[in-house]
Amino acid sequence: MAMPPSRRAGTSRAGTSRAGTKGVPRADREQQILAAATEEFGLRGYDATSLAAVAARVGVTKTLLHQYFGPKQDLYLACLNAVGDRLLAAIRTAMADGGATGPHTPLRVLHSLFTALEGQREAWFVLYDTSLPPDSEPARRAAHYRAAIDTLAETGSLDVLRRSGPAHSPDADHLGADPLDRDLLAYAWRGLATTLVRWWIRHPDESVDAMTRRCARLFTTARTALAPDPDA
Amino acid sequence: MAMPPSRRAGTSRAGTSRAGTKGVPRADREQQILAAATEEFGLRGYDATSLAAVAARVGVTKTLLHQYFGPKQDLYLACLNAVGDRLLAAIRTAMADGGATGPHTPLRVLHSLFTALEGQREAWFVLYDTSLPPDSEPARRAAHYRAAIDTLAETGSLDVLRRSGPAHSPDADHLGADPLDRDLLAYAWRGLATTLVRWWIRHPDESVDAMTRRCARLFTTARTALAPDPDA
DNA sequence: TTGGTAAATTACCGTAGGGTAAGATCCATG
DNA sequence: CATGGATCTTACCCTACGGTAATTTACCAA
Repeated sequence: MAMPPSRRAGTSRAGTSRAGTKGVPRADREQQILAAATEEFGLRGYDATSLAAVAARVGVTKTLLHQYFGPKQDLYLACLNAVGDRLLAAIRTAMADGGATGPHTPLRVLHSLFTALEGQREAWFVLYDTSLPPDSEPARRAAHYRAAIDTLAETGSLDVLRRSGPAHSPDADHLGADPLDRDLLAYAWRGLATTLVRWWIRHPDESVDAMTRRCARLFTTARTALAPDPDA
Repeated sequence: MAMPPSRRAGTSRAGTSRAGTKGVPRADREQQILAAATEEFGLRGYDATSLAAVAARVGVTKTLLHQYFGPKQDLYLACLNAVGDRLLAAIRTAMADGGATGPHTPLRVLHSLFTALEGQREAWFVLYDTSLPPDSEPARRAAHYRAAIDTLAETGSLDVLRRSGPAHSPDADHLGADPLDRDLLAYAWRGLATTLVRWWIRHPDESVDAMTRRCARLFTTARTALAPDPDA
């Protein structure tokens, strides 16, 4: 262990790196650390993640994390912001991306989500950490991202409903007459995405496209399975 | 705080309680502790839950938890077993309960699940804690319960498919030709239940029956929303 | 060589939190 | 009133982990 500080400047040689003085350029290390921390946070949750574990994964010492990112909360915030912005952007563009081109919106969103998560699938769960210290900035910021995604999910739900709804049964019993019903629909849709990502994590060999196709089949299957009450 | 050991023997007076010597009879205390611990574990996760917090909630000291339940892992196991058995039983009876009576199976299962969780809705998440120490007995036991539920979900999925499937499109492209497709379907169904419980937690005033009806509406809505690709 | 600077480590501190040992406190009963 | 058995606490230990200061290692440039 603790191999002597290797001489070579590492594998990356990022373009903007101001040439190497010694070890791995700071920008590269920061990326490595962010990646490792994101995985750990997403996998075990904030509280159960130890900085030593993250550091070991990168092959450095706990101290370096502090020097680059400050205290644990700040490291988490760095992960959270990176992940949150990336995912929000992915979803936004997928939803805004011409309502008529290609497959219908839900699948487009899923595909975009999977693409944004490829290579770091646990990242999604950084947003849904339940072990964040209550009333802390991390908790607030995570809630912010969740709310943003929820908003998107809600407009998306309404959109889909509006497009396929009117041609159906006339009773106003369903179709989001109750605002809580609409809230639940959006919530369930977002929860479904979460579930799909979790399944994807457990099947690492599944490619983005294969996963998307599988989801398409799932939708088809689910529609037939949700046939109305055969009795009563 | 730390009010002097109250004289009265508490509210419950359980039948098997061998009369009170002083404070709250042990059986009662154990129930209180289990309830509090279950809530905390479900809410914050295993690692982020502190025994002091659980103890404070009950109004006793950390030490008492240890005397009654042993180390933290054992307390968690006690919660897990209680919750797991209760939920498994609820789901099993709901599924076995005459396939033809009342609403179709998924709703019956949900209703039964909500009933079993009423008064302690966070309990569900005790089974899905991601912060359990890997390769520990808690992790194994939780995995065991999850697997049992997954099995039920899978047979349930197949059941629903078999009942509503054959009357549909002839291509074998969907309908679980691929075993992974079936796995995903069961997984998604279980994930949906999780999502619904989470939403329920965030709307504490919703009664079991109201929640079940809301889910029924959700199913209807979802079916129309899942209309096949309008283009391509 | 010497100095400067970036990269990283060793050594250390403080505390939160799991866990234990040894009493308290109260009631019942002979 | 002493003995005994429940219930519950005070006081304490120890380790894991977050966090900091001081120091080392390597390269480059004058």
